[in-house]
Formats: sequence, structure tokens, C-alpha cells
Amino acid sequence: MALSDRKKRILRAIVETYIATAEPVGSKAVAQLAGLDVSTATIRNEMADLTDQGYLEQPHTSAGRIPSAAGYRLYVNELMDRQQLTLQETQRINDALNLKMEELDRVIDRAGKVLSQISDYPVFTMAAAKERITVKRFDLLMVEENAFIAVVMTDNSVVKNKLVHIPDGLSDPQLQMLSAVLNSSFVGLSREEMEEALDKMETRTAPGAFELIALVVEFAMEVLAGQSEQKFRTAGITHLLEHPEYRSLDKAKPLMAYLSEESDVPRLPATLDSGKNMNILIGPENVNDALKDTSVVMASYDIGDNMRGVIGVVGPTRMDYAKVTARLSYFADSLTRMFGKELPAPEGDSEE
Amino acid sequence: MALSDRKKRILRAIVETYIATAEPVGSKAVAQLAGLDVSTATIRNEMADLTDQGYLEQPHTSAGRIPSAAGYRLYVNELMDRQQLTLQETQRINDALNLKMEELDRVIDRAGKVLSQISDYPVFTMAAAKERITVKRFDLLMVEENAFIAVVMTDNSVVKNKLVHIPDGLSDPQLQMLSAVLNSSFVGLSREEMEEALDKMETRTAPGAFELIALVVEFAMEVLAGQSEQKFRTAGITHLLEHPEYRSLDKAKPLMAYLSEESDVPRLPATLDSGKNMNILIGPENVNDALKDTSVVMASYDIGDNMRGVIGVVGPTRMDYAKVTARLSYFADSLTRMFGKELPAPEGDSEE
DNA sequence: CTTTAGCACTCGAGGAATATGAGTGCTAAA
DNA sequence: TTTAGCACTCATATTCCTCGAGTGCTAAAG
Repeated sequence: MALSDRKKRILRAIVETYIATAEPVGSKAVAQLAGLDVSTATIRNEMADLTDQGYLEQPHTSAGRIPSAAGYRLYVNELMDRQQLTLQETQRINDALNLKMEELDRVIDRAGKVLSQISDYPVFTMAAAKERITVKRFDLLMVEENAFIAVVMTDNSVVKNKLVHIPDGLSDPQLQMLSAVLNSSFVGLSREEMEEALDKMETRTAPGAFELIALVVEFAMEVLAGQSEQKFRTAGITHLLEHPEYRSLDKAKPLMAYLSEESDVPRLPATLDSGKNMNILIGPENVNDALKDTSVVMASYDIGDNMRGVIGVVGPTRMDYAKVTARLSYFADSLTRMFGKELPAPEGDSEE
Repeated sequence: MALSDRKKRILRAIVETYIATAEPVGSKAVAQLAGLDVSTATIRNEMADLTDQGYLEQPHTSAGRIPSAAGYRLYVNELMDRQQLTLQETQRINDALNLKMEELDRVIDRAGKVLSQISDYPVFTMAAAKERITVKRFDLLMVEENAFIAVVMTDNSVVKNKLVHIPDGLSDPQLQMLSAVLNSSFVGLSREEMEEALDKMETRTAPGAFELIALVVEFAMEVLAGQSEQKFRTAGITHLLEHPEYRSLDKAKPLMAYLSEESDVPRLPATLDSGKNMNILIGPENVNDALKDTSVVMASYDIGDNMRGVIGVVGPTRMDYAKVTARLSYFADSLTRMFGKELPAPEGDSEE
């Protein structure tokens, strides 16, 4: 059932003043703000209707109304004006991102920090790799008599290396031999397949040589593991404490623990409705218990060919959705522009 | 002026019960706990003396006493029993550290997390590199027609790489030429010296070649910068909220902001009294303002040949010093044993 | 000289009672 | 359908009071 225009204006006024003040909104305040030339009594009637329909809630008999989850939902879907960013703000964002094309994760980290600063809410970031990553090539470089560098490059263009110490020196031909074995037998394999291949090889290879191969392959497996592992990072958790709903520590603590690295519970359900690239989860729409009274606004962006990143803002259901969505979407766009398909694949070792 | 044995016992009892309860300690409680067979009145007299001498403080005329900074200092220096760790606890620490010799920073991160868990306080870690770091060698690997990997190894055995895309292909001899220039002109130079050398070279080199050189050298300079930059990390900040002195958000917020990445103010004064490898800073002894009401217990450990790490615990002045120092010193020892000089230099790219 | 018992005093914490006022629902008139 | 009026509700703030732990001081006892 569609709401009358007047009801919508009232709902909108309530949501926005509640967002601004964090206190239940009464009919008087609405009368002033909604720009309607009706008395408070009329508004009270309309508010009673909206309460019946589930868009508003009453903390107790005689306080003002606050929006329910459904109320926020409606507001977000239909009523909200997209805010424009000021030139200054876009400037700030660009500065933060363009400093220099550094490593992927560092940029993302910094992006999170800046987003947190300009939105006044905590921010999380996540990068999810595609399902199957393999090693594209191995390189070995002798550096001293008793050490070489193993360089591993994955098919999503991440390059990592490790200094390997060896008890006895290695001749150049031996090194090339090693390199040949690695490149012929372990390229194009996923982590699990590598493990298998390594097992099979053990029986029919000289122990000394096998040990070295295993060392490098295990490193490669670690790299692959590190790639597919979801990297969850947060920034600005202390912003939580600035909002009245978290003045009580009992409220703040669990959410903060969830956001900081401490809790080992499964992370945010990255249920990005595929297709859409901006997603708003309001209060109970969050699956996770720690987020029941929390809203999450998240956006996704592309990283290179085969990865997708998510960046999101966490706050009380009374979140300034208009402000947050405006900033967030600009951010996500900028990130896609930086890392997206058009650009060369992400450079450098994109270590954690 | 030395304190009588009885005064010391009383002071000790006060410090320890205050640490346990976070509430001012009265003469009655001391009478029971100090194990002295004297009346509360006597103890009151002694406590008055201790207050005069500056070891105790009175929040208001008629509450119990709490230790002053000087009182804690005395306690830490003379009165405190070193706690023994239980077998279980050492086990836990060892498990956490020995999982696998992974990258330096990851191990340190994990160490911080575990230390925070077993001490119930936030923990910070820092790694300070030696003053002058240089590049030990460059390697270039062609990977595709239009990209190569630049591998940079520093003299503290850190290896990093970057994928460099180039518009036009590069022949093998050209690549070797490039490598030769880099290795002959930029090895052994500090960051600043590199910059100079690069400037000089600009005038007398073909533009196309120079561009590539500059690309790699700039990357190397970034690596050096990253090495000398102090890496400050924290774990378990939310533990702060568990302690009554930070129940009021106004108290907790600044400290939390300081500890999390948000504040850009200069970090902890790593004024490790050189020589000593365990350091306790009590309240006002901290230079930084954000730490005025906070105690910091820190220990240092060696990393390889030329780096030194600091790991520390932050908490209210009413901190369980005995517990914390015991755990911390064990931790620092274990870390030194892992990364110290006897072991091969830290392996792998020790990226942040 | 030191220790102890006794006592009046202080001051914060906690609780009950009270006042305040914003906001509501309902009714009756416009 | 809108408005004014009015009685009612209930969270919050304020005030006042009591309670009790703890103190300092004094005078007596060891």
C-alpha cells in the first residue's frame, strides 16, 4: 500500500531529524521541519498511522517516534536525496588515493582510513580473490654462496619472493635444473593440486633435490593461500564511540571486538547482491548477531581481472545514509578506476 | 630515606589490593592482608606517613588511599615478586610463535595478539631499523613481452619486488644493460644518495633508458623508506574497555584513538634505556600527553643483525605489573631467540 | 616511645521522593 | 478533514536524605 505524499514527507522528516539528533522525534519538531502547513495534531494522526504500518516505533508510550528498520528501508529506497560531495571532499579523496600508485593493500588501507575520517564511522575493507589461483611462473636468483631468492608469480599478477638459505652451495646448472623442474611441474596448479604433485614427486626424486623443491613449492602454496584468504581490515573503529548509541560500553564492546581483529567469528557476510554495486543492510537485515543493531553500507569495486574488493561503512541504524552513500559510491568508483580492468594489473607484491 | 620494613609491607599490600580491586584501600583491608599483627590505628599512622612521603594519595578526605606514581615506582623496583608463568602459558606462547617461521611482521603481529590476550591489556609493537640501509643488489626478470619484475635486495636481507610494465618490449641485452647500470651505480647508496645519483644521471643518459632506470630506482627508494619507517602496530585495544578506569568514554577515547592508527601524533617515545631490555614507564613518566594516566611496560628484542624491535603493554597505572612483566619478558626472550643474531637473517619479503 | 581503643567528622555512593516537560491519544468543535 | 484543548504518561533531572567506610586526633595502655 502506497503512502500518501504527506506521510512520506513526515516519515522523511522524522528519519532525518532522528539521524541528526539521535533522539525520538515529536510531532512539534516534525511540524516545523516537514514544511507542511498543518497543525501538530494532524501530524500526530499521521504518525499514529505510520506507527500502525510499521514504519515508526515508540520507545515508550509518551516519547517521540523513531524510525523502524522498515522506516529506514523506505527512506533509503525512495525518500533519500543523494548528497553531493563538495569539491573539497572529492579533492581530499583524490589526494589520498593518487599519492602514488603504491601497493594494492596499502592504497586500500589508506582508502579505508580516509573514508572513515570523512564519514565519521568505522570502515571495513575486504578483498576477495577469485576461486582458483595458480602459479604462473617461478624464478630463482642466486644471491650468495649459500642463499637464493625464489620469486613466485601468480596468474593474478601478484609477485612474491623469499630468501632461501641452503646449507651447501648450489651451482648454476643445478639452479637452472631446479627452476626447470618447478616451472614444468608446478605451474598452473592450484594449492591442493600442488600438494598432490609434491607428494607424488617425493618418491622418485633424490632427497637433496626434493628438499629444495619442497621448500620453494611450500612457499608458493603459502602465497596462494595468502591470496585466496579474505583480507579483512578495519579503520576508525573508535569513531563508534562518538555516537550516542554506543555511549554505554556494554553496547560498544562486542561490536568493537567484532570489528577489530580480535574476534574469530566469521566475518561480514559479503552477500553483495551481485550486479548491484552498492548495498545497504539495515539492522536486522544483517545476518550476523553482532550487527543486529547496526547498519552496514557497502560497495564493491573491481581489482584487476579476477578480484573483487568490498569497502563498507558500519554504524548505528541511525546512520546518515545520504552522506555515507554519497561518499562511499564516489570512493568505490575511484577505486575501480584505479584498479579496474582497463588499468594494468595490480603491480608490486600485494602483500598483506 | 629508606622505609621501614613495615611501611614497605603496607605499601605493597595497598598496591596489590588496589591493582586487584581498582578501589581505594582502607586501613582495615590492609590490616587483614599485610599479615601484620597490629591494629588498624597503627596502620593508619603508617599510611599517613606514606602519604606525607608521596607514596600514597587520597582521592578525597575520607576515602582509602591509592598508590601515587612514586608508590608504583617503588613497588615495581623493590617490592614486586616476579610471577612465574604456568606451563600452560608458556605452551600457549610457544604455540603461537612457532607455528611456522613465516614472515617477520606476521609473527610479530601474532605475538602482539597473543600477548594482548594473555595479559588483558592492549599491546603495541614497533620495529626500528638501523640508521643507514642500502640496496645490496638489483635483479630484473622478463616475464612477458611488456613487463618485467624488478627484485631489490637490501643489506638487511629484505627482498622486495615489483612488476613493471613497459610500453615497448625490451630485448634481453637491453635488460642486462639496465641491470648492469643499476648494480654498478646504485648499490650501496642510501635513499638520499640514490636521489642525488639519479639526478646526476638524468642529464647524460638517453631519455628512454633513463625512464626505466628511474622507475626501478624509485621503487628501491620506496623499499628503503619502508624499511626505515617505524612500523607501529597495535593489538587488543578493546581490552582497554574492560578496565574500570576507562569506563567513562571520555577517558577511553583519546587513548584508544592514540593507539589505533588514527592519530598522527608522534608515536611512543621508544626511549628504551639502552642496555636494559625491560622498561616500565609509570603515568607521568610518559612524555606523551595521551599517556599521562597510563603505564607502559615494554621490552625490546633483536631482529637479525641490524634491527631492534619493541613490544609493549599499555594499561592504567593500576596495572598488574607482576603479571605483565613476567609474560612480557618471556615473550621478548622468545622473540629474540627466534629472530636474534644466531638465526639466519629474517627471510622472505618482510612487507608490512 | 609505640601501640591501641575510642570517637567525632568527612564525604561519596545509593535511594527515595519530587518536579519537569515533552509528547501522546482522544474528544469535540470548526 | 483539520484543529484546538486537555488529561495522561513516563523518562529524566533534581533534590534531599541516609548510610557507612574511612579518616585524624586524642588519651590511655604497654
